[in-house]
Amino acid sequence: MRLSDTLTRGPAELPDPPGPMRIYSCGPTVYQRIHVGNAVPFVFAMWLRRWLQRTGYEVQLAINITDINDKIYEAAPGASAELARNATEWYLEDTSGLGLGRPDFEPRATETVPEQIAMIEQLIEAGFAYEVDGDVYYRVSRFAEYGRLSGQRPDKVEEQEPNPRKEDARDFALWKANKPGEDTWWDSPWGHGRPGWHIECSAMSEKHLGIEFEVHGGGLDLVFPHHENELAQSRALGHRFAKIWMHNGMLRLGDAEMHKSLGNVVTLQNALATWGRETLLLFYATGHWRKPLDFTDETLASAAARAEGFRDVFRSPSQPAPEGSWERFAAALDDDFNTPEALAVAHEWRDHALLRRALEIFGLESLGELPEAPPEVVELARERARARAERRFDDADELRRGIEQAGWIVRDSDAEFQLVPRS
RNA sequence: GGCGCCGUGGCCGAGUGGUUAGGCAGAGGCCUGCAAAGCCUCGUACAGCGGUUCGAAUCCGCUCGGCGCCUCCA
Repeated sequence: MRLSDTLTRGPAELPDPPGPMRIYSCGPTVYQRIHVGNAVPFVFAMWLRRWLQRTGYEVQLAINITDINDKIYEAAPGASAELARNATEWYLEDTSGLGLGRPDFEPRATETVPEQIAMIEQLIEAGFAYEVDGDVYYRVSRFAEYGRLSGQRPDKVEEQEPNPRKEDARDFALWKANKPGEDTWWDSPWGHGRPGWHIECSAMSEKHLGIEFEVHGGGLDLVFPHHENELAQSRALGHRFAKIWMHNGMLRLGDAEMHKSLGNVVTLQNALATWGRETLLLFYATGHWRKPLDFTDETLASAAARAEGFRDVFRSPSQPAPEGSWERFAAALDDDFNTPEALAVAHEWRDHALLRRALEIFGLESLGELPEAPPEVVELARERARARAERRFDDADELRRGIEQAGWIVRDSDAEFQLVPRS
């Protein structure tokens, strides 16, 4: 199997035969309900885990929860800890609603502060960081490879708000001294304060996966500065860190990228309630993970129709698929996890067992679990069958209307009838 | 200004040198009391202009258009 790698800007071959596969994916900052775009890296990480496990890898997946951040202070002055706790619960609820299970590790920044402090101390000792008035900054000029991941040229990176305490405008904060109004802080060798955003991820990933692991993922918008800085922190300490970097394309709402700061946001909770998890998951699989994807009524309606199409396969008799069908499906996923291609293959199948096996990868085997109509609806359908047999078609049509009012559609076949929920 | 991505039929979306992608929507047909589902048939697309090649959606160049990042953002 191979995956596109941001660092080398090309395909990276995964070890063959399969071995350990440690994956770290950047999770949300918890200060409000996550939106459908935030869910993309979660969904792809969970799918990738299933596929890798299926093909024999020993997967360990960590998705962090960033519960220390400026955003949280800003969103809940004086009650940031409470907001972070609540928003963590929302995140767990909403992502569980996707029905894909949980990652192996879900570290929180607040639970990893000692590890972060230890890492910062090591960076200072090694000359890669310096303290100024309770802040600690990373010394970018010391790290020759800075900019390699993102392709940014350090000399071209412009600072937005000049910070006179930094030696160099490119330096970034590892530790921030407590400021008035910030109601959560930790003790450190540099006084009260809290860790910077980037060090959290270096510490959390290495705590659970080790100083060297296979895959690091997240949204494309994290390449710079977040991941560039993580890489700089960890490699400065001689850690190999992630071997492959996966960055998913951004979800777009209408013609604008979905952004909390733009307010054009559909929460995951909302999308799940409106479309259901099966349609939403199928929507995510519509496009290749590296490319942008448009969240529109049209694309979601199309996904809903595809879901119904798969259900119809399970409502019809199973027919064996041609030799090599699974191999074609597997080849698509092995080639940079190409879900649109894999789904195209699966759409050709009428083989229940095979299709269910494929849908399991996406957590969509539930499409094969067809609901049974309540007895009173079945009774109406039986009456209608009798009416039809006696050629009382007006009565039959009347009964069909009754069945539809109860939320079901009746389909006739040679000997039997079939009841399908109205969607 | 710097770094990078993308432009495929009505819509979504695979496909990186030569052979049918697939889905959604649509048209016609078979089937049906009428439907639904299913099945069959139908679209000959690749932003534009050059170039390389026996041959290009696929490689190269330019142009046009859209988009992301550049220390808040998955």
